Amino acid sequence: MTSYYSEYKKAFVSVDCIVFGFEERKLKVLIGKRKLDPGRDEWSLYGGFVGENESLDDAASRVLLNLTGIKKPYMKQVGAFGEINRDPGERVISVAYCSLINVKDYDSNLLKQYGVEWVNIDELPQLYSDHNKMVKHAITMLRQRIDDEPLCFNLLPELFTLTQLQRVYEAILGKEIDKRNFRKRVKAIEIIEQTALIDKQSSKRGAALYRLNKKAFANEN
Amino acid sequence: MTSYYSEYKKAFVSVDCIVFGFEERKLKVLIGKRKLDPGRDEWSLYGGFVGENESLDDAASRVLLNLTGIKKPYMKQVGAFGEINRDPGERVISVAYCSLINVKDYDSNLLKQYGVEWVNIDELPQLYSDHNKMVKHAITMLRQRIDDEPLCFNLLPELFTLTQLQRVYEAILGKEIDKRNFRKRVKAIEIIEQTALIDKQSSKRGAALYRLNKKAFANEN
DNA sequence: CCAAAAGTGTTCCGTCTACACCCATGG
DNA sequence: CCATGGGTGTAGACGGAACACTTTTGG
Repeated sequence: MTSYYSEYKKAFVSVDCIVFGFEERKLKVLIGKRKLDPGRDEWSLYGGFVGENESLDDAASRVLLNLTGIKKPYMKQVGAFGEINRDPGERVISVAYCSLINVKDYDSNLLKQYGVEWVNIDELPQLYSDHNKMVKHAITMLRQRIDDEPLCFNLLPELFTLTQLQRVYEAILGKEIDKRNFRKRVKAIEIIEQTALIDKQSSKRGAALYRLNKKAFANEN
Repeated sequence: MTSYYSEYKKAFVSVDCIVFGFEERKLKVLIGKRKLDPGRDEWSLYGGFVGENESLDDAASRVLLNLTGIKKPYMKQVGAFGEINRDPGERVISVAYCSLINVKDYDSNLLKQYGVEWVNIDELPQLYSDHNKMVKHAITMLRQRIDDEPLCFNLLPELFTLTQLQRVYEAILGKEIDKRNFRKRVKAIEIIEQTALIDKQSSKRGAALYRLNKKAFANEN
């Protein structure tokens, strides 16, 4: 094996995943207690090292598939974190990825299996290493993107009511939105379509169920 | 030395810098011919490996200081690039950084010393590895940020005319802007202040020179 | 005297915001 | 019958876009 760069030091490279979910009007993140040293028992994001034969994106996909059982979740790179002593063990460069999933699709057995839980973003404990910083970046990114890109659907089931969709926006933006203005806007975007179905869970009257219009969505992206 | 993660493979980690400049109404990037194998003589961004005792940001700062002679240029991380075979030599994870500098400040001796040159962003040749992708990301980032953050000043001398500032916006956005609307906007932001000085280079009549109001700027950031 | 760039306001239109009431129904 | 959430329209404010002419002066 040739070694073009042998005069330089290598480093461990990992990915850490900020998995967002939505429940009870709140934006949540999956975190768990670390099972390894260093940092055993500290709260932490879920991550993994990047293998020899996988790209960064592949590594993140693998980690997310393990953790959530979802094949192709919505996923974006947040950035690379590389302070010298960010990991108390050794020099590790970590690339953070953020992902949005629908909590209802999430097999809650996995919660136990991986020892992770959903925690409200405004009630996060102190996390291992620089993971709080990663979450903060990810939330900033979400807020910036929400206007440009229809990403809220990833946090909802296939069928959803307009009120649910509004709650997601409110949770991400951290403020209340006017109902009529909200509905006007989302209907103008024409990326969702009403179904004939009615949801009777949330109210006595029942609310129309909508779904993402995938053709319109594909045109947008 | 303890080795917590010894079962995993390490990788080389590098930084690559997209250095933007502005001249003759055009946004430009510093690129040069690679002097090393693999990829010797291909056009390439300027970069370097991340040392044992420096963070990613530090490595980028070091590389930029070398290349430009500027201590603390405006600098932002673009993202991490980690395809398996992105580097023909070995597995290298690279973190791209973008930077904005004022071409007039740039010591043009360094151009020769490092064998780099300013190339219009719309006339880029094919670059080494995934460097074209990095530049594309960086430009997208610039365009998104330009409205939120006053970053154009970094591409101009300390004193500049409103027309020059407008040219920078036009170069970044890739379209012409209405002069009156532009002036109205920038004056409303109140982050620049007029000086008593007049620039006679660009026109016979002369144009008022402005400068960044650093107090206002600090409040914004 | 004229070419070339600097400088300056107003109108229009579309978008965002604020705001309040009736509807349907399960319990 | 009433509490609960679903559903709807309008008016005013605001911000962005279009648009043309006068000024100055070096050559």
